[in-house]
Amino acid sequence: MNKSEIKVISVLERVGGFASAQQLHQLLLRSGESIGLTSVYRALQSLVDDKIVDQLRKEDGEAIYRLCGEAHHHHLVCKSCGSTVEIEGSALEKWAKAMAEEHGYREVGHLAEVFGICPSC
Amino acid sequence: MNKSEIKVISVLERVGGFASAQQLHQLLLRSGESIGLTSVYRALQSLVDDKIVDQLRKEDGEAIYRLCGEAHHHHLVCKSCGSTVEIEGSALEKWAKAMAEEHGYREVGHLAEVFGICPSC
DNA sequence: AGCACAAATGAAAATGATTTTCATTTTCGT
DNA sequence: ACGAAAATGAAAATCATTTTCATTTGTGCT
Repeated sequence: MNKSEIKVISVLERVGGFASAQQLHQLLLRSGESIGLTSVYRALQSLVDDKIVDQLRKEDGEAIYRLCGEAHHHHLVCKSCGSTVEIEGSALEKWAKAMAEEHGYREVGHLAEVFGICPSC
Repeated sequence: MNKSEIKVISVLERVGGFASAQQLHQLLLRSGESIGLTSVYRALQSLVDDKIVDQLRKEDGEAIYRLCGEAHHHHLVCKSCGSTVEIEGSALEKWAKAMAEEHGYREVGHLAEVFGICPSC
């Protein structure tokens, strides 16, 4: 965990939700931190790899990031405003496991995302 | 509905699932069609606006497209050799729908991928 | 057919997020 | 303090996508 990662985590804590790399960089600069955009991207990438940060995509393809508290969960993402809700995934876990077993796959993992338009949009 | 849109729809039919703009363009060229990448993007955009085509984003941010109403399916992908099996997804569909309804989301879609290591690896 | 005007087309340039390169600086172990 | 390794960031590169703009094609009208 290097300095950039600590700065990025602290700004993510302050934000308390999703933000893009560029937004986070701006926020850091405005709050007096000295950090390059490159380092923000690098820190985010490494935090995502370490599963400390969740990465999603807005409809326009821009990546947005947020601290992820829990171990494994799924999101319901609004296509229009990007707001997200964490959803319960035990049915999905079971399904993924069943499908994998049926075909003899080992070391199973999965990716799933549900999207739609939220009530307020 | 112009020529480009017709070409794009026909190649999407042939593909029968998701594909990126660049992939679709390559496929069209290989099958002897003459069409520019620009026109593929324009046709896709207009088909998405008309709700004839669904647009999603892969994790890397690239857009992928598929005909709306195309019976979509999911894959079980081998992490080691990359081979894929189509899997049955009705349990997943139900789950996605239930989760979305529970939170009042409309126009619901989802993405799911299961990965593991296949028997022969 | 011939003409005018709108729509379509695509090559090339522009855009914008993200990644890579690379030279410099900082950190750390000895 | 010294040298190796890691971190940093500015600038360049990348890559999907969009925009521009000049040219071609299609359409309606006479």
